[in-house]
Amino acid sequence: MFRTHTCGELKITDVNNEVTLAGWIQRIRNHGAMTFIDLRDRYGITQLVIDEDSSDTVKKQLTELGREFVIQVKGTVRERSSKNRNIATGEIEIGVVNITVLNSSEIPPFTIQDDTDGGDDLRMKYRYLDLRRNKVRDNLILRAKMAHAVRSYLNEKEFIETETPVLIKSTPEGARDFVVPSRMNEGEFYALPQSPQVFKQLLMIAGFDRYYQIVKCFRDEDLRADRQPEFTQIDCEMSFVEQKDILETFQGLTEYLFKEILDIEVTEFPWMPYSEAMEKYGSDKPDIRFDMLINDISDVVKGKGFGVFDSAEFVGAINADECSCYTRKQLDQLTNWVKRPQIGAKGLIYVKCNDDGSFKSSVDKFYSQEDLKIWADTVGAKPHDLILVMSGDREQTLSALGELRLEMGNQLKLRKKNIFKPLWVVDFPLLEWNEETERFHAMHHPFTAPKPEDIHLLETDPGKVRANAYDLVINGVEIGGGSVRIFDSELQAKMFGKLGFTKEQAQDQFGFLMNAFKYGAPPHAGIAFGFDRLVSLFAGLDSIRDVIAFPKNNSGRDVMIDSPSQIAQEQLDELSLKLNLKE
RNA sequence: GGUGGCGUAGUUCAGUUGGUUAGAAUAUCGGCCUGUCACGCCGAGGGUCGCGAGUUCGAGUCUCGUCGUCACCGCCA
Repeated sequence: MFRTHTCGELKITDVNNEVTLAGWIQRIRNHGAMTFIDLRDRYGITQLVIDEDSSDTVKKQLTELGREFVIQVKGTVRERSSKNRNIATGEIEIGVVNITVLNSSEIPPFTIQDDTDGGDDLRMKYRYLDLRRNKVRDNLILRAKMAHAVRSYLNEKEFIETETPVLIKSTPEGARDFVVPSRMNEGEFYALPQSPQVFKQLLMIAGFDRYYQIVKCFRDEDLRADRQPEFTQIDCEMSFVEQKDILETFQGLTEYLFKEILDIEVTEFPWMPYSEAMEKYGSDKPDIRFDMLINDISDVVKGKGFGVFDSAEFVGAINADECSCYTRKQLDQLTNWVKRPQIGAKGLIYVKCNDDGSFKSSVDKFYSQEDLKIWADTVGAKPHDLILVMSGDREQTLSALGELRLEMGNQLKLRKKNIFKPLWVVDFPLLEWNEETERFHAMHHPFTAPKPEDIHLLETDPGKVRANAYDLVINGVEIGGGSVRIFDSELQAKMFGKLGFTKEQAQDQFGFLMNAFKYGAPPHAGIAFGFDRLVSLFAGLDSIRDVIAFPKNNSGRDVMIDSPSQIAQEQLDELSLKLNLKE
C-alpha cells in the first residue's frame, strides 16, 4: 500500500501518529519560510506543512511541485495552531518528513475545484480531470448508492437480476436502432437493444416470475439534456400481476429510494388518467408541484364578436395567482415567448383582475366587465390575479398552455427542486395516429395490452382504445413507464395487424415471441425507470450528463475519445461494407 | 431536418454607434512573505477576436457562409 490513511480520515485523536498519505496536490500556499500543501484524494483534503523543521531535501523538492502532481508523503500528524472548521480534517495537519513524487502533472486546462473556471466543452474533453471535482464525483457516488438501493429493494422482493444480450435484432417499431455489422454473417446486422423488452417477456414465459436488470439501452435519436444515445434503465417484469400490483411495487421502490437516499418521506402517488393530464396540464407528464390548471373557457367566450375565439376549436385559460401586477413589458415578453416556433402560438390574451374587482384585458373592445367577470369565475380568479388565454386547435392549444403554465411556474418560483411530487399517469391510449406514415403506431410499444373493456373499439375506433399502460412522473419528469403485456398469441397477432404489419412481417420480426406465447405464457406486466433521470432528479440537476461518467455531447459525440470515428478499409472489407457517403 | 444562444489570453468573461496599441479576473512564471486554507504584496509573459468571404477609408463589432458547442421543436414504441 502506498498509504496508511486517506486524505479524509485523520482527526485530532491521530495527533503524533506517523502516517503516510498519497494523493493529488490541490493547491500550494507558499509563505516563504513555511509552505502549506492541500493534498486531495476521493475522501477529502489534508493539509501538509513544510517549515523550518523540514529537511533541506523536502524544501528543495517543494520548488518542483505543482498542481495535480501525485505525491506520497510521510510525516507526523499534529494539531493545527489555527484550525479550519470547514473541513473534516481541519483540526490537524501533517508535518512532512518525506515526499515521493509518484507522478508529475502538466498544468491542467482548468482548475480542479468546486467553482471551476472550465466551460462544458473543456470539461468534457478532459472528463477524467472534471471527475476529480467534488460535485461531479458526488453525483456518481449518488448514482452508485441509488443503484445499490435499487438492488437491495428488488432482491428483497425476490426479483432475479438477469442479463440479456446486447447484440440483438433490429425491429421496425419504435426508435431508430444502432446497428452492428456481423462479420461471420455477411450482409447481416445486429441491433443494440432499445430496451430488453422481448427478453424480459420471454423470461416471464420461462417462469422467472420476477426479473430486473440495471441495463444500458440504445436509441439512435437526437439528443436532449435528458436524453443520451445510450442510457440506463431499471428494467423490471413480473408475472401473475395486474396493473395495480406493478404500481404498488414500484411506488414502494420509489418511496424506499427517497427514504434511503434523501431521507425524506414521499408517500402520495396519485393516479391521473392520461386524458385528465392532457386537459388540465396540457402534458402527459404534469408537474403537480403547483396548480394553475388549464380551464376550458370555450363556451363562455364565444359569441361576442371576437373572431379569433369564435372561430377557434378550443379556448383555454390559466390563472396566475397574484400576477395582475405584470407590466405591459412582461406581458409582451410572455406573448413573444409563446409565439416562438417551439411553442408556435399565434398570440396570448390577458385579463388583469384589478384590486377593486374590475378587469383590464387586451380584448376590452369585445368583452364587457360582466363578460370578464364570468371568465374570472370560470377559472377561479380573484382580484390581483392574471388570466392568460390562448386559443386554436384543441391539442396544440392545450400543449401550448401547458408550456406557458410551466414557464409561469418557473417565473413564480413554484418549481422547487427540493419538493418531490410524484404521480402515476394511467390509461394511456393504446395507439397513436401518425400523419407521416398514415398508420397507427403503438404509443407505448406493440406488446401493450388494451384495456379489456376497450377491445371492442379496436375494429371501430382504434384511436379511442385505452391501454393498461402507465408512467411514473415526478416533478414533470417522465421517470418511468410500463404496461400490462399481451400474453395471447392471437391478440398479439391482431395488434401487429393494427400496426400495419403483414402476417409475414409479423412472423419474421416477432415470430419467436408469438411462438413462445403458444407454450404457456403467464399474464405479466412490467415497467422500466430511466435511471439517469432518476439520479439527476435526486441530485437536483436538469441534465443527465452530470450523472453519467462519460457522456456524449449534443451531436452524440464523445469529445474525449473522439468517437464515433472512421474505421480502416480492412475493417470495412472484413465486414463486406462499402461506404456511400452523401456530399 | 428546423429555431435560437454562444464562440475574444491556458480558463471564465468585458469590449459602447464600426475608429488609436483589444481589457479584467483567474491560472502560469519570477521576486518577497512563519499560520495560510479563494493566503497576501510586487512584477512578467501570454491574443490567427473559431474559420472563410463580403460591405467599408477602417470590422472583435455589420452581412452571408461554414465549423464547433449548448438549449429547444421535429424525432425519441
